[in-house]
Amino acid sequence: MRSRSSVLELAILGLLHASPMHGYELRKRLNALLGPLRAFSYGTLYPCLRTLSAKGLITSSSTDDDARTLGGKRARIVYRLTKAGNIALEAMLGEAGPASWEDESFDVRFAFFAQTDVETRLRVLEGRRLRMAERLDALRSNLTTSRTEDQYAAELQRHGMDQLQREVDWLDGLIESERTARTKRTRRAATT
Amino acid sequence: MRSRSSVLELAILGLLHASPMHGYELRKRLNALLGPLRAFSYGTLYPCLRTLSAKGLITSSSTDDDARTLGGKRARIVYRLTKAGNIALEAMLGEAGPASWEDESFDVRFAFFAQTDVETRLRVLEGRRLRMAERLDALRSNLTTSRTEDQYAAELQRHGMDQLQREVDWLDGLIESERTARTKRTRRAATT
DNA sequence: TTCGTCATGTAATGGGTTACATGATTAC
DNA sequence: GTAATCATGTAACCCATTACATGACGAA
Repeated sequence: MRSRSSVLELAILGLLHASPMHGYELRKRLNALLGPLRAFSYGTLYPCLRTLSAKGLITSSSTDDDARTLGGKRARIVYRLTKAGNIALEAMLGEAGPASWEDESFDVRFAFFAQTDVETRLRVLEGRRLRMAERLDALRSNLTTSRTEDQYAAELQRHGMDQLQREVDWLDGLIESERTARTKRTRRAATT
Repeated sequence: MRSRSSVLELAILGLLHASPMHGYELRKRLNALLGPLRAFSYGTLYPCLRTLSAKGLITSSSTDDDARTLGGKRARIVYRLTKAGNIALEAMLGEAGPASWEDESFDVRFAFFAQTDVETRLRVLEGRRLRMAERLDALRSNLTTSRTEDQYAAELQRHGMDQLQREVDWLDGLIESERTARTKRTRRAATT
């Protein structure tokens, strides 16, 4: 019984934290949240829901009985977070993992930032910023050393660097605003 | 004997077109070309090289015999494009496939633009532009309709739209310069 | 009544990684 | 001599997709 986690589990737990839902709805929200890229299909979602159930992080209940009588549509399976699920979610949002994991889960973690504290947010943002800056440096040195004679290949890398730079700038902005929010909170606490 | 293709095959053929290479070198160039994301490991590369050999698109030859005597390093397996490989490469660079394929192979195709003609380049660029613009619209409407109460989720989408807009602008610039290049060529042909 | 969307799933496949195994060559 | 990098591979696994199968509900 290996970890089996991945981004999807985190995303599901995060969405179910807001409100209980059935699979179909879950998928729509998921794909709205993550954009057309990174869209998940049912073949991924439903099995994942079952493993989450098996882990005891969520419970499933059919609406067959109750909602049907009062004009409910059809038997749907509604999933809700358990206490264990809530704990697991909090842990996943906060914990630091290997760079690869933090990278691919960044957007999901960011989307659920509202459920975390400033310290956590800053850790995640700064970690991301660091990795993006590293990549940018790697690209830069690569570009200068290997005199790419090919115009198009060079242009591709230039554009990649541009996009990366944007990302870094964006992160810088976010980090700063989080920091000011934190100091404000600290000051308020001090004067109280 | 299904297609078995994927981006990697295209990238390998494109790199081998420039010059014959052995696997290790190939991987380095590949990862330099595509950046730290989309990096391939040996577990992917070597099997792929074998299937390409089996398809007859490349040939492998050990440097054991010849290069060794004249101070060569060690037995390396050098791959080169066959005539069939060259044809296949040209076809892959030119042909239009399903949107998903064109999307994930875009950067590789772009990197090898120098090996194609203006018409092909314009087709690829315009196709990409269209799909990116579609996504942008989807995001935009999503943002306006679903009054996202969550600040962070909204910010994430805003940033995604920003990056997409950059991409579209970039493509617009490229398309225009390709177009002017084409008309110039046409004019020159007309006046000759 | 038919068509689109809601709703839940399974089986086969695919494309890729990680970890492992091996050994030669180069630089210190 | 020993560490890093060059160089080639294999086996196990993982995440996710595609295509398929099924069926109810609402609107045209």
